[in-house]
Amino acid sequence: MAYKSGDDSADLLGFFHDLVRCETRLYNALNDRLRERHAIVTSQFEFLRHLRDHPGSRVGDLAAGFAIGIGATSKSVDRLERQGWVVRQANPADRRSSLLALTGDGSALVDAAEATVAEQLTELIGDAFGASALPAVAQTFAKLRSALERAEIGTPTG
Amino acid sequence: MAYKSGDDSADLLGFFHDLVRCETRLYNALNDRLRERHAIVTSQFEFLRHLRDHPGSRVGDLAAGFAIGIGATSKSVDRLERQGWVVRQANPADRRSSLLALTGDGSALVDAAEATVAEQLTELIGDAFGASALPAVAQTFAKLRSALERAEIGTPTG
DNA sequence: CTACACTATATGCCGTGGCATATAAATCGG
DNA sequence: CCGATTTATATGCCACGGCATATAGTGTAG
Repeated sequence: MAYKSGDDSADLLGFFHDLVRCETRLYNALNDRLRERHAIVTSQFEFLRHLRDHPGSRVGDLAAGFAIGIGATSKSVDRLERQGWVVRQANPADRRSSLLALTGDGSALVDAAEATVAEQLTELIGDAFGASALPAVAQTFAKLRSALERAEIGTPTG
Repeated sequence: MAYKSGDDSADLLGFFHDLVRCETRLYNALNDRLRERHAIVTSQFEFLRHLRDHPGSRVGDLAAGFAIGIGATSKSVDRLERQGWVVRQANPADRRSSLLALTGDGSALVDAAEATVAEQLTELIGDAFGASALPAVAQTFAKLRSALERAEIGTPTG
């Protein structure tokens, strides 16, 4: 394994701390604005976006994609369905599961919310991540995400 | 404001998504190992570490540092105190608040847990973040964190 | 010194996620 | 086709955070 000399582990501790703090504040800020403008929270936006971009996903697909439990995902889908943004459609290939789809309202909502999120992320991190830094940082995280998913690291029990 | 041309906002959406997914999986994985080895979770480790490194912090200092609500922080400190890792000491300068301190047990725990976290972070992100990439990425997040804190972005109500 | 605003924290209610379990459906062995 | 196993999801209980409110203590104007 690479990079175990020196105080790299101290660097990692500090980096992880900064990472979590940034994520917390960004997520909180997005929650506030999404709630105020669209009456949803960020996790709901993420679900709706996933369903728009991956039509026919099942509950388990969402859970795997977001690394959260299936139970929690099922309940979250219940709430989206109760709001009329998502429907569970019968799955002809497997009656244990349903195929999830956006309603018209859900579709409109996710597009509007996406504009809000894009706008705010630009405000919040556009300046700290220069045009030069973003591609490199983004690529690093894309790579890390792939590695974590491939190894199923941090996948909840159920 | 910089960087609003092209599809940078799409990049930001994708980057944010990768960021949140990485944070989720790393946090879950740390939770699992900390629970198994030290009977704590990551948020507790973070509190204990903060108290070790900033002795005499008050509940509000913790809340501000972690961008979570004061009520939640107070309850979390209750739990740490119930476990015998933290004590609330009378604050001679202001009797509304207490000065928080680690007990001997808490001190030993945080040191042991820190070794576990450092070890696992090295395993999990040491390879995806090359020795060359880590400093740049870490610095970018440190800068972003400072900016978010300075502007009090994503600070919960209370 | 007192009334009033302000601050720091604690507490209560609610929403949400984790995890264990329940249930239904698919799959597999024979 | 039948029972056993596995899979996909739903449900129940618990822990925890957000937010509103309550409470205690501080500061300040007069």
